[in-house]
Amino acid sequence: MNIFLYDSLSKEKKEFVPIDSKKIRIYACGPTVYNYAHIGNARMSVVTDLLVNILKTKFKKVVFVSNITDVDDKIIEASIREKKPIKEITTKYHKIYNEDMKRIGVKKPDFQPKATDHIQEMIEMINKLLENNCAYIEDNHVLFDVSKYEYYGCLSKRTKEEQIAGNRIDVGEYKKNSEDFVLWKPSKKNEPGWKSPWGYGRPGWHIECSAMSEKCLGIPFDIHCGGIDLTFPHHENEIAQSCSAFKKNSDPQSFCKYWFHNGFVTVDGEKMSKSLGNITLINDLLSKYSGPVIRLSLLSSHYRQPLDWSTKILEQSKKTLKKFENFFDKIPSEFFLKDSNSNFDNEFLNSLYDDLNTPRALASLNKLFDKVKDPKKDDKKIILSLAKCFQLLGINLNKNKNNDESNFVTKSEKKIIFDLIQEREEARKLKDFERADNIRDKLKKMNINIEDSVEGTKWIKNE
RNA sequence: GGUGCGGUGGCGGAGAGGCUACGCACCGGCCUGCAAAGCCGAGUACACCGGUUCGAAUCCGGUCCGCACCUCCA
Repeated sequence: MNIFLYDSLSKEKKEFVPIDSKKIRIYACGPTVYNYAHIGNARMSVVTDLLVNILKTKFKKVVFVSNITDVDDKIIEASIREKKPIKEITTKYHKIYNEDMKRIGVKKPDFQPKATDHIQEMIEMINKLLENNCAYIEDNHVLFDVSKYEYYGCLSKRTKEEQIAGNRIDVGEYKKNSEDFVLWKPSKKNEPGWKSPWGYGRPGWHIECSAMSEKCLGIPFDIHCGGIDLTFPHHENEIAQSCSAFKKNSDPQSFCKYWFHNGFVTVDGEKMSKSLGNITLINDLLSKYSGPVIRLSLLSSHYRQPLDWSTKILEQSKKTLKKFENFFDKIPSEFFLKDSNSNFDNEFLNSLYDDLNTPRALASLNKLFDKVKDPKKDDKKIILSLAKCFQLLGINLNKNKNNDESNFVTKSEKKIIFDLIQEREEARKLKDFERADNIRDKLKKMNINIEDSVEGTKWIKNE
């Protein structure tokens, strides 16, 4: 089985052929750390995390790099707004980002370079671009001269004429062409800045990814990931910079081989935006839903499709996951310790190898579950395989042995619940069902649902 | 205006010329003191109009509708 990926540069699904099968190299544009991560950031992280997992089933070594943008106009704004130093803002949100991602099962990248740690590399790259006559200095800015790169527009499939026609922003007076973009710009005294051959200033947005991907991975590397909205201008400009710095007019493949873009998350069919006030933060979501539920929701549609986020999706994922969790809860943990050399289900893996078709992969797991749910059958192999498949998706099913929901309840509440359940047990023994049902109603009013099972009465707090 | 993606059953969501996708919800049954859970089973679909074909949700032409990017954005 080979892995196929949709490459947004060539606009076709292609077999993934690594540059060096001993070491796969992936880069993803990470977050700008000036606020809590939202569900769109999470989709990118979850999808690339899954891509890495999938590649690891086939290749021994996969190096994944995802940057942190910690110098940016938005951060400066946040610093003024929150009246806190820049460093404090970026450190805070960087930390929160990693914590939130961890909770939805995203592993930390092998390298998580920060832009501010790579200013020197950026300056060097800008120097090379100036040497190659692909950039110019104007009014204390260094700008990339788009007309010097013949492949410009190859990713977003735009001709220069189209861009000019569609250009809605005012052309900066210092620009030769409206589509030229900033590599280095001057900083005011109160803004973050670094010494450079072009004066005190800071980098433009795009240069950091070109500098850090080359530094951490070397070029060309295998896969470049990011949200679909980054294709233009960010990724287009990355290609232009990297392919002009290395050698003038290098083709896009000399930077990276495959471009992997995930679709947008919308809310009620509309894009999340500050003006609409519909930004859903992971941090808020995590107080209501578990990490695996959020993760499963994000994987319930194909990564390239737009995903319309809603409580319905979360509720559905919650139920789906519960079905599997209930099943695995009944299996003693020793069961998993003995036979750890289980295999992936073929249909499951094939679906994921086919451009990360998670809905089809999930369907195959349901089929697998049908085979295994009859407790009379001894399908140890399939059960182990099922657990392993979920693990590949980043969802752990066989570890939550203790009542997860109890975390949402205080100790004194637990005591009350416990006592009421005891009381109800006694009533049931005496066949006083009216009293038993009254107690159940009472618990329900406390938002506690109970279930009578062979092992006794279980309770769950509703969110 | 340019570029790209899409419209599938009540909802979510794959598939891509003939074969049940799948899940959630709903309905019927089993189980249960009753619930819940679990199990078994049934139903409902491919935006519209033409065309190609023995056969189209899938291919071709057209129409309508939605979304995104072209400005910071995952």
